[in-house]
Amino acid sequence: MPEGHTLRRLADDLTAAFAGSLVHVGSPQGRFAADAAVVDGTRLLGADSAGKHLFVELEHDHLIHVHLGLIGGFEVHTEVGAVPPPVGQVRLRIVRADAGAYADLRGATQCELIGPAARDEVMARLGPDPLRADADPDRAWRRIKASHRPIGDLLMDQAVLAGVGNVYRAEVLFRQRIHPLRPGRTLRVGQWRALWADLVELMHEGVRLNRIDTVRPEHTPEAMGRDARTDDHGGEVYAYRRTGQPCLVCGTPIRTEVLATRNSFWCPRCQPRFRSRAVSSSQPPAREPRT
DNA sequence: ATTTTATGCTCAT
DNA sequence: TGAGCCTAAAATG
Repeated sequence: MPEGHTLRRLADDLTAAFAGSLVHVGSPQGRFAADAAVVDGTRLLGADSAGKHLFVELEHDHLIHVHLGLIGGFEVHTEVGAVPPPVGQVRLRIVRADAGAYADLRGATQCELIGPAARDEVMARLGPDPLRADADPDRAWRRIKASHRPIGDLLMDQAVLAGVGNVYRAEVLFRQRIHPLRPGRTLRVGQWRALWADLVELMHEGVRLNRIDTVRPEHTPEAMGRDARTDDHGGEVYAYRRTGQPCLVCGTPIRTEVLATRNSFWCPRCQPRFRSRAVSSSQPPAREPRT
């Protein structure tokens, strides 16, 4: 589930459900039990996210720092009549004192009670987050334009840019027609500005829809008369996990290679590795995608 | 019933 | 580069 949009959405949902309320905090599974007891029965003030980190703020300078890792999930339930018994491994459960809302955390790689100083340290290690209004994209650009590392690697480095994961990496590079293996230093500033602007837009849309959807109107299943995607992540995408399937723009099979320890996906025709000698820099001629 | 996989990251070698 | 960590669901036998 988790790229930056998931955590921002969670911060918003937790704030809406619990901010200002007294809460019961527990750890049905037990692994967070001691820390949970410290803040149990206190007031929850709100939640905030930075990159893929989530901070639940409580009274007395207590913060619960959560990182979902690859497989973690945090479900927020509101307007419930009664709070059901926990299912599976619930590391952290927050229940509003009036029992009108509860949230269950499972599978997280990190769930710890910290103070404001530790929160500031976590945030100081992060690059600019496209979802935060206070982000400074130039900080990321200074590193990218000086780096020999592939842009597909740099985009996933949370110290360069915070919140982008494997799906947004594949999708924003497809949309901006940039090959993932191109060294950062070969990008032009205009390409970087377009990448950043697109991430800001895509990730805000991700928060709104609570999923990653990146295809433009002309490439939706309805517009193209193709089947909608049915796998677990749900959203419509151009490249992510579409290895061997025809590119939605030109029909060329999508390619995969491991980059920054993760599968990277791209269209070899729409995202040429080297600048073509051909005069035309426009979109490749649209062909009928194979069926 | 067992293995594999997943939108992530850290540490050791 | 590889192992480990967290959990659940999908894929495989």
